[in-house]
Amino acid sequence: MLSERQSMILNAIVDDYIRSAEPVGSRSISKRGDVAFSPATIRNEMADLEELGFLEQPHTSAGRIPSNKGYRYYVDHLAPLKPLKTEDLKLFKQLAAEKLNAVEEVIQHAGTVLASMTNYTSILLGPEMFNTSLRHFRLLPLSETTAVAIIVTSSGEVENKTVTIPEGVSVSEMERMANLLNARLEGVPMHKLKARIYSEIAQEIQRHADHYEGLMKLLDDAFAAGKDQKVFLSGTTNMLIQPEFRDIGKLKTVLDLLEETPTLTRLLSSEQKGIQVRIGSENIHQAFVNCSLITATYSLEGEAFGTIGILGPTRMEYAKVIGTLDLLSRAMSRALTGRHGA
Amino acid sequence: MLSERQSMILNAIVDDYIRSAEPVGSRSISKRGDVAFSPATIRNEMADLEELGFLEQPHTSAGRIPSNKGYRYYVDHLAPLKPLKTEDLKLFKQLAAEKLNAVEEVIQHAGTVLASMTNYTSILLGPEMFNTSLRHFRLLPLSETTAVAIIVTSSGEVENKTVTIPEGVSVSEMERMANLLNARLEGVPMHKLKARIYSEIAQEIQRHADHYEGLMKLLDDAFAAGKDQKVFLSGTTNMLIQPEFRDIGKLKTVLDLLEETPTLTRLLSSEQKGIQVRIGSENIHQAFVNCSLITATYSLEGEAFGTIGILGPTRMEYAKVIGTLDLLSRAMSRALTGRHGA
DNA sequence: TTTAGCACTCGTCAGAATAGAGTGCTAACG
DNA sequence: CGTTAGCACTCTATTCTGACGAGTGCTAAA
Repeated sequence: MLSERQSMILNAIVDDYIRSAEPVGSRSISKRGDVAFSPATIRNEMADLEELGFLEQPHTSAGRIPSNKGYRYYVDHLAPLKPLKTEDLKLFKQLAAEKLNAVEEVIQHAGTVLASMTNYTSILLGPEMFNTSLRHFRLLPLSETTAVAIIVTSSGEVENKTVTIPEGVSVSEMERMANLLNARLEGVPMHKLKARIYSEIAQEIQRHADHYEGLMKLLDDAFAAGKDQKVFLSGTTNMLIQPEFRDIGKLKTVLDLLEETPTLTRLLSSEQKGIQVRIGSENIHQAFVNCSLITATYSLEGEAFGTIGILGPTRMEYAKVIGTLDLLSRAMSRALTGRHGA
Repeated sequence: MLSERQSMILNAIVDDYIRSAEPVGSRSISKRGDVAFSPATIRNEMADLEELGFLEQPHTSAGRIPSNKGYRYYVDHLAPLKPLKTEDLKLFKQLAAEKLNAVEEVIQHAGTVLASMTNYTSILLGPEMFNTSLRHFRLLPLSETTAVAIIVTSSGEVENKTVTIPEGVSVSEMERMANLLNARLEGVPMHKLKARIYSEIAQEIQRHADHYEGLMKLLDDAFAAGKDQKVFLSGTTNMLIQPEFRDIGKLKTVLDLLEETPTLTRLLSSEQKGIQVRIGSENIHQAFVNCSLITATYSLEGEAFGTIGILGPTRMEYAKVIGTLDLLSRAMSRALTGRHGA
C-alpha cells in the first residue's frame, strides 16, 4: 500500500508528533537521521501522503500531523513494540509480590500502576459475572423489616444487598429458604441463577412455605444486584496535562463521560479478547473524537473476564501503552488465578 | 465592628461578585438601588473596607473583590438564608420517597442531587464506624487457603474482606471461632472490638484451639478493614465551569487532591457537628486556597456520623449552599434512621 | 456629611509591523 | 528520472502601539 520510503516518513512524522504535539515539517524529519533524504524529497512524499489521507495540514504553511487513518496505519504496521523500562518492570513485580487477597484490591492497584506508568487515564472494568457461579448465599436479618443478602461467588467476590423483609415472613422461613438455595444452587452459574430459582426453587417454596409471594420477591431483590460491572478509574487528572485538552470545553466533555459509569461500561466491554485499539472517531461516542482508547482483557480463574483500558489523546504513545497493557493484563490474570491455593 | 452602611456595601459587593466573578466598582453598586449613595461616597467606604482587610483590589484601577475576611464577615453576618426553590424541594422529596435500602445508595444519591442542585462538587463521607457495634461476624471458606470475612454492623453496613487462612487452621476451627465471636462480641462497639478480642477472645482461643498464632492473625486481618470511611464524589467536573479554574494548573492541584481519598477524609472529618464553613486559606490544605469547603454532618440511626460537603471556589453561593446542606443533612439523617422498622 | 468633578492609573482590545517556520514549485544535477 | 537546491509565497505567532474605558483618589463645593 505504501512504499518503503513513505512508511518511513509516516513513521517519523507520527513519532515526532507524539513527542512534541506540534505539526512536524520536512526539515526536522530530514535532520532526524533515520530518513536520509533532503527536505525537498520528503516534502514531495508528504504531499502524496496527505493526498492519500494519512496526513493533515492545520494550515498552508504549517507542518503535517497524522490523521486518524495515519495513526491507524502506524499502529497496524509500524509501531515498534518497545520493551518496557526496567523501572516499570519493577512496578509489575511489586504488583505480583503484594499478594493482595481481594479481587477489587488487585484491580484497583493495577489501575493506579497503569495510570502512573503511562501518564494517561486508566479505566478498568471488574470481572463480568457471566462465568462465575454461586458459592454461598446468606440472609442475615438486621431488624424486623430489613435483612442483608450476601452472595459469594466462585471467584471469591462478595456482593451484599440490603432488602426489605416482606410482610409476614419469619426469620426461620428465611433461614430455611437460604439453606434450600445453598443446597440446590451451589455451583450454578450466576447468569442462570434467576432461571433456576424460578424453575426449581419456586415450586419448593410454594409447597413448604407460607408466604410464597413475599419470599419470591425477596429473592428477586437479592439477586437483582451485582449485575453491573464495577468501574475503576485512575489518573483522570492526567487528561489535564495533555495540550490537546487545554480547551476546557473539550476537557469537560471527556471528564463528564468518565463520570458516567454505565456508558463507560458499554464503551469498554467487547466480546473480543486481547488488545484492541480504537482511534479517534473509531470510538462510537462523540466525546472521544479526540481520544484513543486501548483495551485489553484479563481473566479471573479462567472463568470471568474483565477489561483494562487506557484513555488518552489520539496523539498517544501507542507502542508503550500497548506493550504495557499486554503485560499488565497477563500479570493480572496470573495474580487473580490460582489465588485459592491448589 | 462595621457600620450599617459598610455592611450594606460589603454585602452588595460580595453579592455582585458572586454573580459576576468580576471586580465590582462603586458605580455599579450605586446603581443596584439597595445602597442609595453616590459612587463617590461608596468609593470612600470601599477604601476604608479595604484598609480594614475586607476587600482587595487586583490593581489600581479595577473594582474591588472580597478578601477571605470579607467572605467570612459575609457568611457570619450578612448571608441571607435563601429559601430553596420549589424545584429543588421536589428533588428532596424524591430522595425521601425512593426508599433506598442500602446506606451507600442513599449517600451516593444524595451526593448526586447535591452536586446537580448547587453546580459545585459534592464530597460525602460514609458514616464513621465509631458508634456502631458488631451485629454479626462470619467466616466463609473459599478454598483451601482463603476465606472471606463478613462483618455486619448494627447500622446495617456490610464489610467483607478476603483473608488468607493460616497454615494448619481447619474449617471447623474457624467456625468455632466465629461462633465464639458472635456469642461474645455481638453489640460491642466497633472501635472497641480489637481490644475485646485481645482481652477476652485471645485466652479462650489459646485454651481451646490448636493454632493460636494463626487464628489471631486471621482475626487481625479480618478486622483491619472497614476502618476507612468511604468517600463519594459527585460533580467534580463542575469545577471546570468556574472561571477561577480557567487556569489548568490550579485546576489540576484541586482535582488531584480529590483523587486522594485519605487526605479528603482527613480534611472533611471534624468533631464538630452541624454546618461548618472553611473559606480559602482557612482550609489547611494548600490546594484549597482558592476554594471554600462547606460541610454538614448527618447521623445514621443516631449512632454513626458522616459528613456531607460542598467544594467550590471562594466565590461561592454561600447562602444557597448552606441552606441546601442544612436541609439535605437532615433529610439524610431521616432517610437513614428508622429504616429498620420500629 | 455627601456629592460632583477631574486628573490619573491601568488593563484590554484592535490594528500594524515583524519574524519565522514551512510549503510548493521550478530548475539544475548526477 | 529521481533527487535536491533555491526561492517566492503563505500563514501564524509575537510584539508593539495607541485608543478606549472602567475605576479610582482627591479636592472642592453643596
